[in-house]
Amino acid sequence: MGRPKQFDPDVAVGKAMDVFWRKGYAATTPQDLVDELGIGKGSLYNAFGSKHALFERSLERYRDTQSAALVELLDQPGPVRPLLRSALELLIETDLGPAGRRGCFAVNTATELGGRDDASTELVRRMFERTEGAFKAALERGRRTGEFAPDRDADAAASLLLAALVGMRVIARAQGGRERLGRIVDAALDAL
Amino acid sequence: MGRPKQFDPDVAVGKAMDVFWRKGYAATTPQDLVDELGIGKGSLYNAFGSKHALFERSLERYRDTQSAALVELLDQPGPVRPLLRSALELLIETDLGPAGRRGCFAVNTATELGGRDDASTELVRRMFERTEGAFKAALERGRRTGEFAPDRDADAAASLLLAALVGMRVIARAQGGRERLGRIVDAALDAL
DNA sequence: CATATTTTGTACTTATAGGTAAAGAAAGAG
DNA sequence: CTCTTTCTTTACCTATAAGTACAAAATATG
Repeated sequence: MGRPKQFDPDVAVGKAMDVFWRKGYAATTPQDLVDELGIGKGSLYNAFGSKHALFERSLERYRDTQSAALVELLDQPGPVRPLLRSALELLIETDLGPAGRRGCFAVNTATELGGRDDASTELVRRMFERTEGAFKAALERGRRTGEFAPDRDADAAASLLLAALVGMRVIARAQGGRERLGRIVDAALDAL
Repeated sequence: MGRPKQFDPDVAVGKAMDVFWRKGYAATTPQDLVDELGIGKGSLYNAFGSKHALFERSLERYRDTQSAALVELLDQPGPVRPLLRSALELLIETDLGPAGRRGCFAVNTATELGGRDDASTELVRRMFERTEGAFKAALERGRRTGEFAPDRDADAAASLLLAALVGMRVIARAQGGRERLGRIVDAALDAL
């Protein structure tokens, strides 16, 4: 009971995620959020408590959508190499696409708050581990089907893929061109 | 003529670099700078003009010291593979060492200001290009001496090394363990 | 329909960001 | 030893960050 909300909190979190993703935590002001979410400041704080709490929810949303989508893509059946290629190429298109070079929200958060905000750092650490785990599972699958040499260390290769992925997205944010990003994908796949 | 400065601006820029490196641009306040540099606010603004100008000088200092040191290391003569290994392992030790997990100042800046601050973005872009160029030169040298297969694409491998390097430092900031970072180095060198 | 409950809008509030102004101190030039 | 120039200190300034308080509005229940 009581007065119902005039807005959908889930939608609002999605919009907040966009702002934090583009501008980062410190550079995002309550006014930015009010403008972007289209609700009053009172509603904002009543619904989410604090800027930091809303940031955490935004990061969780990112994990549950963007990041999870990548992991799901990698978990698909079929030949592994084209799967890996399309996953990485999708990121290139996303980073160079109309949404602009905002990079990866998790990566941005790692470099802004890593070691300085425990909740965020932990969330990002887990996301990285999960991505690496998905790479490892895909590689082991490919090894069983004979796609990759059986003597290669899947752990090391998965860590390299994670690093390459993370690096790519930083480089995209620093105006790295499509050729350079494409070369990274090619070389990373060649390394397997 | 005129009253001489009570502090060494070069030393001050070095201290400013440390603060910006740890906290990022937006989260660093004039008060932080005053505290860290040990000079008055008047002197600060008299000497450097603005927070942003001091930030740019800090970034240039980073490029001229830290980043240049890496490039120089790679340009040393002798077998290439151990050179690459020690360069990457040095970064691991730095990131896990007493200075703490502050990552790479250039990478942090790319993800905080990339596409939103032209001067910084451009500076970082150039640093990445320069690092990639140093990798490429090393790889070509190694190819000539027979250390690497002559058919491998040095451009692609250099881009991968850059991405791996950048990724490593982000992962370090997100509490990535030494084993994970070591695996990245191993796999990256195996890929050559 | 009176009431308890939740949301909303508006108006505060405190602290700080980012910087400026002005007066006094420390040099070298003449 | 005064004058000019540059630096330092202290005080000040305006705008905004991040949030709180409170009255009015909208429901769901009894």
